[in-house]
Amino acid sequence: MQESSDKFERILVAPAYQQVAEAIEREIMEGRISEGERLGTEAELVRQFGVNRSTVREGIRLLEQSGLIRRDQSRRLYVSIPRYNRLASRVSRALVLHQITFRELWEASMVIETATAEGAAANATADDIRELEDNIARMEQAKSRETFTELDNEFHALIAKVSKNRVLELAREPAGLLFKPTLQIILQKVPIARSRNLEAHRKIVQACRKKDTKGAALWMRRHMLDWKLGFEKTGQQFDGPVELVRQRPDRNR
Amino acid sequence: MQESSDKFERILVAPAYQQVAEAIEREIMEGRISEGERLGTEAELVRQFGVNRSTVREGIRLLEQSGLIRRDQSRRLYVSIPRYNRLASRVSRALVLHQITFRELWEASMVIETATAEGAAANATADDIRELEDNIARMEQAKSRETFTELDNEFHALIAKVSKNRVLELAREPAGLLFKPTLQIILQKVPIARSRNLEAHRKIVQACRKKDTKGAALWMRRHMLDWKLGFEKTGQQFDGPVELVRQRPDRNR
DNA sequence: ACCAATTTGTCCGTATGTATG
DNA sequence: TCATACATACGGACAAATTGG
Repeated sequence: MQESSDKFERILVAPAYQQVAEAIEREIMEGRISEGERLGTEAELVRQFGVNRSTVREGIRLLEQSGLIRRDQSRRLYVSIPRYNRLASRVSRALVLHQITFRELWEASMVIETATAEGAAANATADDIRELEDNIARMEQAKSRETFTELDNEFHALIAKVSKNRVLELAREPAGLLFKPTLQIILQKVPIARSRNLEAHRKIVQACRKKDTKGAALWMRRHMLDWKLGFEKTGQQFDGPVELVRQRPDRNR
Repeated sequence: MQESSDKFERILVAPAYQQVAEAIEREIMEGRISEGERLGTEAELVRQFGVNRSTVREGIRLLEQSGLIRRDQSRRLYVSIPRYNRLASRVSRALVLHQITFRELWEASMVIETATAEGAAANATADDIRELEDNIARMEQAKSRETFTELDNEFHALIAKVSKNRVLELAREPAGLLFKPTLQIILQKVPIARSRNLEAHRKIVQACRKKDTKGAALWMRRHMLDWKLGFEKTGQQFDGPVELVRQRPDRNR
């Protein structure tokens, strides 16, 4: 029990496996081991830390999950920089678990997507434009709703990339993942949504080509409003929780 | 080697410890075990999964890291919903590793913080206002720069909470963490920054009380611009990378 | 406040499958 | 092809901490 008269805080001793994880994490964060470099073998780490194999393995698992360590197909350990999509899917998961509503999702996206569109118009290069147009071309030919929504998300991710702001890029991803399944439902119930979606994408790219930031932002806003109108036609609750989207966790690779 | 004549794809078998983690994750995500409930003991899990204890432990480490499982001080395992701050610190870490610049950080925050301020003004209750005022009161009395910046971050987190949009709330956290150390430097080199900071916070809360969304957004923008001006006076590169902020990983608790 | 049972943290040794050279 | 290195998984063991009488 904690006595109010106690003079000292209890001494916290982190389990060895945590210390192992922290030590490795420090090495990586402080740049002493860099991206792509091999981490020693397990036996090596056992030797350095002076703990048991099992303990090292538990420590490694901690980092493996957070994406700071990767295994290639030979199962060797490499240092890796956490990939955006890995983080994004965790954030999406948390959002779903916290039962956020479509309203929250939409309002946040309204702000963030508009900002990326503006940034994209300001910073797009000719190459960027080509990439965006290529995306639109593939979208026009998309057969299934699955690929269409896939490409729609890719478009928004591209816009974020073109905006050259990786903070916004990372901020929009979780929401992007959560929009996908709903867009599929919208496309199914509101057939015109497809052409309106494409139209908006085209206008946004046009604005980017002309470096028209206001136009890009304007069309992105319209695009988002369209989504909302479509959503309301599906009969789902705007203030209801976003449901779970199950996605396969990626295997070691 | 992969032969082009091969009829079958190689069968991928996930390691046992991953399967353990996935199985537990599924139980949680599908709501069959809910927040706060005890997960069985290790021995129990060993029995259910029919694998070795070390294997179970490795699986548990994966989930422990992602925050889906928590330990109380007795080290028992409980199901837990990933806390925002845990995710946020991972995202910050990724941002640092990707060497994002202050410009990216600031431009993104400009957008997100303004949106939270607007949302806060629209949705603030009397209780919310009290909480915000309490924060300002504590900031006025803050002795050290450390606590001042701590409270500054708390203010912005509060504004996000008051905006009642958890997507924005989660989106702003990583940037908030990264601003902190720089604000300390600013306060050190630009003494007036402290009073200007407080002034802006007061104005934002005033706007919230009057449900003046435009005013709240305006003052937040000024507040952010102030930060930028202060930053430039410190002589740091606006287009330089945000450096590492070491933060103690949270012990089991 | 003490004791017995439970549970976690750690360690050791070994067997097996797979990748690499 | 074969040997070697390595990750995966297993069994068993013990100390320290925690729980619940």
